[in-house]
Amino acid sequence: MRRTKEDALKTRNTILDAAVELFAEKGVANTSLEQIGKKAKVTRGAIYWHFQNKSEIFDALHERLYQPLAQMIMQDLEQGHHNPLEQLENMCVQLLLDMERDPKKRHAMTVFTSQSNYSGNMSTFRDQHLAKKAESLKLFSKYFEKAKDEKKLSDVADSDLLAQSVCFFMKGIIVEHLNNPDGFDLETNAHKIINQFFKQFK
Amino acid sequence: MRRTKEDALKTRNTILDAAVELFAEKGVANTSLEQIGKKAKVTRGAIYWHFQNKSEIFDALHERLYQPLAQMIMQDLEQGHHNPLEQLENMCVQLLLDMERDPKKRHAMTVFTSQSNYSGNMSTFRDQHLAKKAESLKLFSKYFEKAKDEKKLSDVADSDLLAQSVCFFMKGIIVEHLNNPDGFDLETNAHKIINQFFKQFK
DNA sequence: GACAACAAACATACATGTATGTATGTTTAT
DNA sequence: ATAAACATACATACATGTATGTTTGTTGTC
Repeated sequence: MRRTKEDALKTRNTILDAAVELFAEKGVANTSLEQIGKKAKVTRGAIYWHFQNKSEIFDALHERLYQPLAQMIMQDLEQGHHNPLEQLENMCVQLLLDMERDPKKRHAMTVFTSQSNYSGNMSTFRDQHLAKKAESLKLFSKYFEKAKDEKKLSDVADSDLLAQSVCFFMKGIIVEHLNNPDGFDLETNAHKIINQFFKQFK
Repeated sequence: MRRTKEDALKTRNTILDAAVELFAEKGVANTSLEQIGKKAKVTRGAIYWHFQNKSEIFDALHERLYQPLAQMIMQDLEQGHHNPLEQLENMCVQLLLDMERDPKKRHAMTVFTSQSNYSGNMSTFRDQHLAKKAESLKLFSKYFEKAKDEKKLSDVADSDLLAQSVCFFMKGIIVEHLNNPDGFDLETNAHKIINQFFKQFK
């Protein structure tokens, strides 16, 4: 049964792909390893070879989601822009559309924005994942700091509160959209609603 | 073991109180009826007397949360206000502070804003609960319609998009706060951040 | 008012299915 | 020959739903 390292990695990713879909659909607690195995066309034995338990699958999926996301924002920040608030506005639209267009991202976002998935054995990851999110919040603050530097925002504005505000809004859109995709079409409305939101900073 | 109707109702509410706390803490799927019974100081037999199954507890808790909430908004709408947008702003602050100050509401909100609780046997309630939320959204639109009537908002503004915007923001605040109460203090910041958000409509 | 019957409101016992983790077996790349 | 990468078998715990037992408020009858 020994496979090449390449094939083993494929199996590992197939398991993760199956898991994220089932986790999004059924919740982590209501998804059994048997179900994941069936969807991935492997047995539980194979899952246990690759992952210690469901928790480790959960954490691997989180890593897969947030690593590229944080990187994307950091790279954006490294590029100069004559108006950092417009830059942030565009980034927000981009984040929404990326998620909308990539089912894996969408499923992962569904899993990790759902508080009750952080229960039972998953609760050990709560603080760790929160800390990663706090890092993203700091990245958003940087856009506001840069806007102050370029005189596009008043010096007395509270960058942290504004960054927090952006996070809340983004979170609200994402959570609501994922809960009810038919209720609000992101492809057609993302730009409009983000643009409306950013009016408060002008 | 027969009790007075009054006492039986007390038992029923004690069960619901215990359930909402455990659901918020552990998620619905990870909370057993045994745990609820222990917390309520009754046995599973008593729970089964009052409720058919966990689903029925779930739905009863939802009713307990949303009924008074919808009523509160409707009553606010019935009161005239010289500026309906300010009225809505105040309502948003009020909703946040009410939730912050009432642990039962907070727990219930935690349960019902967490998508993955709508899995397994609870998934049958998804559409029904979504429909109730859509009603709230319509109530928010009414504030914007009234603002147009009173010339406090441009006639060409899209009331539904703006109402949606408010819902997203409120949802984002609630979800984020419930996930991480230490990350953002609602008592001190609710008014500030809602006020900042409403600047976009002025 | 006393008492018996009934059933509501519980508590306890029983039966069953499911999910997990671990042990063991099999295949095959190196 | 060895061990990685699986598949299968075994052992156990837990949660649910149902059946049955117990307590006691209410009502009707005398």
